[in-house]
Amino acid sequence: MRFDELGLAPELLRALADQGYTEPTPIQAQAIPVILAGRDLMGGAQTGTGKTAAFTLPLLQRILAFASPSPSPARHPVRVLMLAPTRELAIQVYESVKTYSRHVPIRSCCVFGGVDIKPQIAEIRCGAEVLVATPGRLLDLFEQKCLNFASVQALVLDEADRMLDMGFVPDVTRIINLLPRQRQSLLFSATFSEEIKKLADGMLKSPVLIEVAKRNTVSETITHRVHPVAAEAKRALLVKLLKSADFNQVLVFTRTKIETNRLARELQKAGIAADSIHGDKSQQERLKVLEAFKEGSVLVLVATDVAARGLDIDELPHVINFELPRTPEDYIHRIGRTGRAGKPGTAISLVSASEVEYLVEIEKLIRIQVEQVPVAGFEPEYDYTYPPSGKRGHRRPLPPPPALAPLAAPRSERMTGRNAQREGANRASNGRFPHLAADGFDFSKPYESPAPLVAAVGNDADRALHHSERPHKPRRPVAALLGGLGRK
DNA sequence: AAAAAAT
Repeated sequence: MRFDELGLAPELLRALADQGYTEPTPIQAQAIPVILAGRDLMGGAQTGTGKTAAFTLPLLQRILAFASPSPSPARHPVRVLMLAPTRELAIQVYESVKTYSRHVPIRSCCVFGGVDIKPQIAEIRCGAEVLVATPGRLLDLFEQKCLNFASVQALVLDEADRMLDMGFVPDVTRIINLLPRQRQSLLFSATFSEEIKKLADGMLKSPVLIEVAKRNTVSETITHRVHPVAAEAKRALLVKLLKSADFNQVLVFTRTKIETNRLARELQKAGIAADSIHGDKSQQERLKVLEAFKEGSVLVLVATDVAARGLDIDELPHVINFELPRTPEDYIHRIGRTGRAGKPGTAISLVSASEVEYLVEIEKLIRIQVEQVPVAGFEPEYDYTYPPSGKRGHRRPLPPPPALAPLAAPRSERMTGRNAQREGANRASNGRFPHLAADGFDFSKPYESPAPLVAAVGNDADRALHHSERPHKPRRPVAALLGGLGRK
């Protein structure tokens, strides 16, 4: 399959050729014809598979059919709106739009918070067919009457499951309700929880579902590894790992902004070229640090989940989870920063006893049992393996030192002693995930997160049921918001 | 119980 078989305009093919691209990735080959045909689309694909170009190219082509050569702003109304969950991601999408539109008379513009709004107002006044934005600033500009959505023909939600989760839903819903009902809607993400899928269905008209690789899977070029370690020993272990020859450029994730700062400082003290990025830093600082990391003057970037999604860092070999993320989906996004475009990558997680439950959820979601490798001198006091009872998050104190050896031994060896007990369970899960099968997990069905991101979606009967199950908990007002979500 | 996104 080649790009020139997809019916794209010569000018777009030329822009692709400028980048050295001749063959579409699977998501591009499947999504481009669907988008050209004007259909709604839900696109699930692993990170690093060319999602951005998959929607940018055909949307540019659709605008092209009506493009105006006139310089008047009135003749360049917003036709395509692209929303992203972080400012850096919006910039990245915008750069892609710029790249592919270089040979066509289409204007584009990018707006996001954290920077002076005036230049953005000036730019919008000049007119742009493609507008890339983060939700807050877009609404700000709308309230200042700088924007008119009347001519929007297509909406793209990049990282759609994030755009539709609790924190974003109010803003995104407001924006959607400002757009013309008659429009094309495209949703893209590497992960779609069942809850988000339901919510998304409400805003799509007979959508085409494209799942290139299976939903909620990770790149096969990534090697996963867990180092069990006591929480107090994590920093020392991280320093040791980073100082070992195996590492050069590394992205390290923590769970809080404060820990991000503290850890970066500690690494600097240890003589490691580290810096941190999180949402409390100024936008200028965020971009500067990211740039330093991309060009290589910063070798270790310590980040919150602000950097978990979409960021395309060239040939990043390693991601380390200093702390596991709260939701298993975020693990997929975090480690998706490595192993991009078929290149190899390693994803290492430092897991303490309190995080074992997160690990179990992650292993279920990605359907991989991650190898656990204790590091000499950092062996934890607890055994992190799953006990025969199958009870999650169980931890038991290990016998004194001599018994540390079995913990360090390969997992398979430890398993053998329990084989008899687990035979039945093993068969149920093809023998691949004995501890999960023992827990009653069905591998023939898609995984459903036990903690709904959205409290209640669906018809009144569903809601009533949900309500009666948990009379003690007040329902969140999400249902009210959903009522207005682009229902036709 | 956290991070992101407007000021």
